[in-house]
Order: sequence, then structure tokens, then C-alpha cells
Amino acid sequence: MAHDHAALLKHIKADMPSDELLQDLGDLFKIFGDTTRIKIMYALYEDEMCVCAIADLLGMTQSAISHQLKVLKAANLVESRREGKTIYYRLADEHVKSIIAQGYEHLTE
Amino acid sequence: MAHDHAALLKHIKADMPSDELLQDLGDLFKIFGDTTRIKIMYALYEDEMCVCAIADLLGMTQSAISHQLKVLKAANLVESRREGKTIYYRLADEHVKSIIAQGYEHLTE
DNA sequence: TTATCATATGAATGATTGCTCATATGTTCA
DNA sequence: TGAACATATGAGCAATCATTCATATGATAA
Repeated sequence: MAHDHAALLKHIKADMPSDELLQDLGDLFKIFGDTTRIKIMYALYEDEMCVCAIADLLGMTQSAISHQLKVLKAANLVESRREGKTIYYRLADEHVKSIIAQGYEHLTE
Repeated sequence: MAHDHAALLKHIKADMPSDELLQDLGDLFKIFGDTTRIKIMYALYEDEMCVCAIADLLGMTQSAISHQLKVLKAANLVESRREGKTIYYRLADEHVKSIIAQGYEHLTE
């Protein structure tokens, strides 16, 4: 089973984050790994927006958008506030923008 | 079908990247959205490493690692060089690190 | 209260995907 | 050339997941 690299592995292993954190990192990026959710986050880039406006913008079902907003909210990527019947969503913090910006750079550099 | 927000949508739509780019962005982040690939990229964070060393490190099959390295390479996230029978992989550019770092910050802030 | 609007949610389904297993390719050394 | 080693790859399966459809919740106005 392969040649010897025990010394190297010991060193690398010491510098790696915990399995739990690595799992959480994967789970976080998984959320960015869907075009619909990317579009939603881009829609909220400059300002808050209500659910049906997002649905209109993306040409998708209100239900589909609502499901995705729930995913985004569970990951603390968006927040919401109610105003009468309408619920407005907005990006939760600057990390959302900077993560997307880094990906954008990688693609367009 | 929802209340009126034609004016808002027109404005937002003008600022959105093309559908193709948004699709590419999603596809890029999808690659970061897997724990095994995250681990591989972390393993390569400081230095290049051969396939079997990565497999040893993660306690996974050589085949599984090889398949994932192919995915990472197709997305220009890793590069490789051959030295005899061994093939060494390394991170392709700094975006890999900065994307992961942003995700890390979001989780641990 | 009743009707209507805005949003949320549960179940079902089709599509995507990560791993395994078997095997192929490519390199070195005897 | 043949054997052993390091890596790559194709097919198949199990698990995950995004959307749809039907329905529920919550709020406003008459």
C-alpha cells in the first residue's frame, strides 16, 4: 500500500483543522454550490428583497424560492424581517459577498 | 401572482452577471462542497503531495482520491507534476486558499 | 368572521454524485 | 521483457438534493 511518508503525514495532520470543522466547511460551500441559491444571494447583494420579488426575478416558483431561503437562513447566510404580509430577506454578513467575490475572481481572472 | 415590483427587478437584473457566469460560479462552489475535496485542498495547503500520501492521510482508497483529484484539476484548483512513478499535486492558485479562508471565517467568527 | 394575499412546509420524484470494484495506463528496475 | 509500483478510469450503486404539487400558517382588510 504505497511508499512511506509517515513523517510527512504526521506534520500535515497536526496542521489540519478538526474533522468536524472540515465537515462544516464542506457543508457551507455546498450551499454556495447551487445556481438558484447563488442567484438569490446576488439578488440580495445591494438591498433586501421580498420572496415574491425574488421568485419573479428568477422566473421560479414561490415555493422553490422559499425552500432555498430556508436553507440559506439555516446556514446564517441570510436574515429576514416581516412587514405586514411581506417578508424581506437580506444577506446576513459580508462573508457572503467576499466568498462569492473570490469565486468570481477565480473564474474571470 | 405577487404584488408589483417591476421597477426594482429591472434595476437588479441590470446588475446581475450573466446566467452562464452564475452557473459557473455554482459549479465552482459545488467542488468546494465536499468534505473529501476540502480535506485534499487542506492537505495541499502548505506543500505538494503525492496521491498515495493523500490517500493515507485521509484513510481513503487511492481510487477515490484519484477521482476527486480529477475533479479538482478540471476546475483548475490543483496542478500536478510527474516524478518517476509518482505524481505530485499542488494547489493551483491563491484563490483556493482565500475561498477556504473566507468560509473558515464565516464559521468561526 | 371570511376572503385574499404572502410565505412556509411536507411528501414525492427525478437527477446528480461520491465511492467501490475491477481493470487499464504509465514508469522503473532487474 | 516481465514484475512491481503509482496512478487513472469506467461502470454501477446508494445516497443526497432541488424542484413540484398540494396544503398549511400568518397577516390584513372588508
